Amino acid sequence: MIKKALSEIERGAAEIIDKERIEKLLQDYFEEGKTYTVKAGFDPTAPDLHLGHTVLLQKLAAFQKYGATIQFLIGDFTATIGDPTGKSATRKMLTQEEIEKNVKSYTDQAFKILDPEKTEVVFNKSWLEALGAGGLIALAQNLTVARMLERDDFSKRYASNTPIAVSEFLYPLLQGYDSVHLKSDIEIGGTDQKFNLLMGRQLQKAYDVGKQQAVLMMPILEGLDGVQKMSKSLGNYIGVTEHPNDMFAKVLSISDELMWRYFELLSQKSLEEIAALKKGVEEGTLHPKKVKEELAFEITARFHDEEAAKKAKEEFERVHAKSEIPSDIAEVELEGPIWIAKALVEAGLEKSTSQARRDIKQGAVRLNKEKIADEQLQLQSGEYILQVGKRKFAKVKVK
RNA sequence: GGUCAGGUAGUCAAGUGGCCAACGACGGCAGACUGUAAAUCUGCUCCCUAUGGGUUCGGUGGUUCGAAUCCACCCCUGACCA
Repeated sequence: MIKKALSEIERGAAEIIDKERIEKLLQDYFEEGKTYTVKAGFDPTAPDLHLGHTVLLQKLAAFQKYGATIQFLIGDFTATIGDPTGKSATRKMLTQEEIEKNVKSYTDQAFKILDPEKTEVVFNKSWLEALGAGGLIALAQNLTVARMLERDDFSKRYASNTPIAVSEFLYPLLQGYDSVHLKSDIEIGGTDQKFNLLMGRQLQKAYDVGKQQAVLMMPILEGLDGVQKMSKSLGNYIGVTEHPNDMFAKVLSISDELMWRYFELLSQKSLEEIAALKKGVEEGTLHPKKVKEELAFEITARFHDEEAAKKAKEEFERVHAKSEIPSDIAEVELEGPIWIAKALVEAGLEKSTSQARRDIKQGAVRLNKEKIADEQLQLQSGEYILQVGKRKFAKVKVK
């Protein structure tokens, strides 16, 4: 039983520090019914969750199955500093209302995966503000500059003469202090958070909390391009609130190679099942597309429901495999007669008439499924289906 | 505060008086091929009913028949020194 739980928890993890402690916690849970806490921090600046975030959330959900209470920490205080992890950019202060609004949408989305009954939403402002300058300085004494500079992003930035604000040094300390205050048993985060996560361990020791949190790091999920990490700003993400049709299509658009990564980190299938699928594809008995469809279906169904996923699948086949026109397309009314290039722009299919002309010249534009070649074409009154490339459609009513 | 180096299209980056709507790379879009993809090959990639016109190279003014390129001032960024 413990073994099964442990393997589920370990799945996909990039690194675990103090695994013995996790084992012990599970053992206490199974033998004595003792619960424990798992902390994960979230930044309230970006309210839109994507699949990258769900890797972590799913891991939290797995812990919940085995006796954990999740400390869902909203970094409302630390958000004002700016996590130095990755790129540096000065963050703007958020107002209380903005934070509350973000948190609401954040938790609404998160509870699609997490069990709210076993989740405690906590805000670090409530204790960090009370820390005060004295407390902060005492906290800062736990860390030397040399140690701080060991950290990869700092050392790189320091070496390349990229500025580092002193306040950025405080970020890991404050995040670590959160673990002191919350007396967390385990903290999980992305691999890029390693330094911050370990700080929690160190500070728990320094403050005599009586335990040191175990740390579980999840890999960073690659985006649709398969190279960079999934993020909203890079535009390579799948949002959890996206329309089922888009969600399905986006999953299907990833490369075959990346698909296995998604399976491991996002699918509920067991590792054995996934290995079997992979073997099937390698031996040629299974078509990779079929397998990818399963993945797309599973993901879409999780964030919507079976019915929606089914519809998305049918829609996809209709539009792409058979290159038919989607059932639900934008309608635009225009004054006629109208020049075709202009109509394409008005319908939102092209951004300029120049671009429209180029595409017509290349044979990318279809009118009622027929390729058009005449870029001077005028549309008389009537209803038309306009299409640019494979994906962009609009129904146009010309008056 | 001082010294130096820079600011060119979505990004990086050539271009140092006319041949510049501006090389190239990446990205993006489209075509072919496919499994919708990936990979590959090809074309396009400021705007405008267009073999033409308009607006661009941090900003403002100037020199010139002519400026991304020269001059002046200003703004911004980075490095080094303090």
